[in-house]
Amino acid sequence: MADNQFTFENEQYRRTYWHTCSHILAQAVKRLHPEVKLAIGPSIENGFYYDMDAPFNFTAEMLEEIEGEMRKICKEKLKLERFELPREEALELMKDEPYKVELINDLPEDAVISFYKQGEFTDLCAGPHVDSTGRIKGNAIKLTACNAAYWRGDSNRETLQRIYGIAFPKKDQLDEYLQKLEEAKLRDHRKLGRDLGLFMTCDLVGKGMPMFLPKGYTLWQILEDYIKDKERKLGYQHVLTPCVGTVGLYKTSGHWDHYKENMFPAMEVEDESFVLRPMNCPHHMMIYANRPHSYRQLPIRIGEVAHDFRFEASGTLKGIERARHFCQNDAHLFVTPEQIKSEVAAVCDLIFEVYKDFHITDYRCVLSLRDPADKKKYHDDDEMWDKAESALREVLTDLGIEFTEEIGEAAFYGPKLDVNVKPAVGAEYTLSTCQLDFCLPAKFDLTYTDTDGGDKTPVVLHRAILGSLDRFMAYLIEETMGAFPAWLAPVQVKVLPVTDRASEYADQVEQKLSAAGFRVEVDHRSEKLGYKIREAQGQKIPYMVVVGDKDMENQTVSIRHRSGKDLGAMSQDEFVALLQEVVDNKVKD
RNA sequence: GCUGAUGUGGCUCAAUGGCAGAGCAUCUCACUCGUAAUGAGAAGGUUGUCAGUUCGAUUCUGACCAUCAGCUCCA
Repeated sequence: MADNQFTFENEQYRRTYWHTCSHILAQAVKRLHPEVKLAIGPSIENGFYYDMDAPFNFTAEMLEEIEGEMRKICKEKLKLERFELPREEALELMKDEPYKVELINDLPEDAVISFYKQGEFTDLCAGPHVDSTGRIKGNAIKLTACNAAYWRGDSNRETLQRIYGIAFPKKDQLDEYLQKLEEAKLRDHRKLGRDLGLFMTCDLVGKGMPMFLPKGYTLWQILEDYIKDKERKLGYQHVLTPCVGTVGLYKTSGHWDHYKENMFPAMEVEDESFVLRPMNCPHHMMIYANRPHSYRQLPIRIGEVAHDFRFEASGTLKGIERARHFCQNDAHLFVTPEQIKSEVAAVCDLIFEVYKDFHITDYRCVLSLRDPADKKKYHDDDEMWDKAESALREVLTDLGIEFTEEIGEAAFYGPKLDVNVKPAVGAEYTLSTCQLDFCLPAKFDLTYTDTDGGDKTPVVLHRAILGSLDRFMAYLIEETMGAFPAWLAPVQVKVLPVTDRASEYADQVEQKLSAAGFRVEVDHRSEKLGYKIREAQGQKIPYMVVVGDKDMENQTVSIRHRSGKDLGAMSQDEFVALLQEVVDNKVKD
């Protein structure tokens, strides 16, 4: 929805417009339900909201009434006037609004306390606003949802009701926006995953435990082979480790202290207790520790497409984008301090090379740092953190990677470079990550013998390129709408005999294409060609091979691309060559 | 986890305090057809689960389960 901004004069006006809308929303609610207490109401990326504390739940009908009242307020052309008050008078003015009182009390001593007044309604607000409610196009306002939100984002505090809205200067812009939202739902990987037979879930297996069906697993394997091959060429060595570890392993790593909330509870077996692993670092650390190492052997790159289990809160699960079981494209690079820069650079190169292959262009790099105040979440060693954070920042800067910094987003053991993307529906998530770790190697007493014969502690880079294969697939599904590039498509070619007479010839074609290494199916049903095409089209199969009497006679195949383009008749060999080129070049469509 | 909404054949959706219905998909038969839906017939359901109210519950009530939206969380 990034192009919303084009419907407004500029970004700042858009924000101002929506912020005024949120005031109009609050005013409308106050007129209809005076007992409602107001919290905050900002503009957001796509519209605006207002958080409120009401003794009832807002229903869809109530939202419609509120919308109607908002339209009235726009027609009233109320002037918005700003004024300031000293703290005592501000508190007096807002004495019936407990959330506003808390906000005022939390303002710094010297803060200017400002209000905006429109008609009978006054709100604590820093502004800015448009000058009159008449500037807002009443019939282009839509209240889109009402959901729960915690006061001040704190799950221990009051649960408020958040009413979301969107508005535009013109009605047709609103309609267009709402239509785009509807279209986005069609890209939802959960819907496409079911329609295309990629994956399923089952209550008896458990929520957050998706299962990949033959077509989905075909794609999964292509991704796995693709990334492992890249890694092998870069000197990675792949391993296989178990999905469980002892509690002791995670106590040593620090996960038990910092990550226990996200782990399934321990299983007591004989005299040991095991946990399902939430990540693979400890296992890979133990593999490193299995043998003594010399500086000459570093860097050592240990990779694994590894199964992990995390006890994610039930409300956060989302198809294969966020599940309780998933497979990480994980690797741990054991390096000397001198090798940090070149290895981070190689990881970044790999990330962007892979993105090029998958035509991923819309992403955002984040340097994720710790929150120094949060001693519970992060390994407590400020010196280590300062060193790791500045090292990673420096490397990224030297590499010329554009990034923003975010506090409190680091792993418990170190800072990260996260590469984030946005799905069709929902919030941004991390695809790739590269993390710098001075912490775990020491906890596991990992060493290598340096040039002087003394023991040194290696530095570890944790990295995931495809992130988790599951999430990566979710991203691919939404980006391509299920129309995967031919090199990824679970079924690349569907052979469609025009009549039963061509059935045998269709089998011959199928065998030839299969032998050439392509994924092919034949539709033998005695249906009309149009019917078969319609179905293959719905399955978003890249190439349809039509074979009828003419083709049998000429020993040709007639090719239709899913774009609707008729590529005409050609020899089987010509088609094999065409397909091979498309696959080899990872052609987008 | 929190707040709310939703749950009817594989899918999309009807209906009702009194025998649960349609389209698509499936199966059978006929048609042998050249680039997005051939026709006819058949089969398919403990209406998410378990309780309660009722002569009778898929419908009303409650609990649970799952899904969806948002919040919190997310190495």
